[in-house]
Amino acid sequence: MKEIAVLGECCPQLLAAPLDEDDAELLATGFKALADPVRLRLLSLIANAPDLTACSCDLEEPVGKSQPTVSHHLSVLADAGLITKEKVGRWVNCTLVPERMAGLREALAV
Amino acid sequence: MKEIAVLGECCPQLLAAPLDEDDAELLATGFKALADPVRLRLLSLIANAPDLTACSCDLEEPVGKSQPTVSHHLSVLADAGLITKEKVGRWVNCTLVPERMAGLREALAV
DNA sequence: TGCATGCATCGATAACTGTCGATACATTGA
DNA sequence: TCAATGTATCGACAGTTATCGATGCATGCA
Repeated sequence: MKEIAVLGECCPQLLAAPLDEDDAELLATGFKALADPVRLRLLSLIANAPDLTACSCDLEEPVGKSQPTVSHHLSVLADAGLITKEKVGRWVNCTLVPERMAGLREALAV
Repeated sequence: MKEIAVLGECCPQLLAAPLDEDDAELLATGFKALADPVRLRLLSLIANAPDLTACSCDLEEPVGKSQPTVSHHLSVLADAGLITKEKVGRWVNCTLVPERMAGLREALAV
């Protein structure tokens, strides 16, 4: 199993050369995290927050989902490397990882 | 329901502004199509074929899936606007739609 | 006309996923 | 130490999805 970090680094394998099975799996993991409207809105909220960072507690109301559901989606985003979560006191700060976004973005270059 | 074509056009709503529910749904539909390793490999094969076009019959063996499964995935890609399918004689030619790829790509710009 | 072939559809099944209420955990403040 | 609060986890349920064998449909070829 390749490291997710590989994708975050410079210009991964894109569609300019046939994907092998491992690369496809790796990319699919990333896109799977983007394949849900609630997660896209969460990402959008975080991306538009100061320092690309938002408190988890400020995200439930805008997306209109329950606390466990938002927590679940944030974990999916974190597992996919799209955000990082840092616990500070009672709250959890979520920060966008632009490099990972760029990595997935580059994968779509034709 | 917004038209998929909207996304294919120039520079859609990206993460630079909070996504509304409809935009999120629209983008998620696209990424959902990308969220499977088999489909990514199919896209990759098509993208690397001459004229961005490949015969459906040449795709089953490389991805190692059954004919119905490949047919299903190609339909998903076509429904998402990522490829077009044209029946020519007994075969079906699949062609990549670079504009749609670019549309989803731009959505990830930070 | 009849046969071979490439593709789509159907039916079935197993696996995954989004959602939420209930609950447990941890941290802060009184 | 105790109560309040922000998160994570658990259990459950409904809906979706990936997969394939069997079958049907249409086209080209002999």
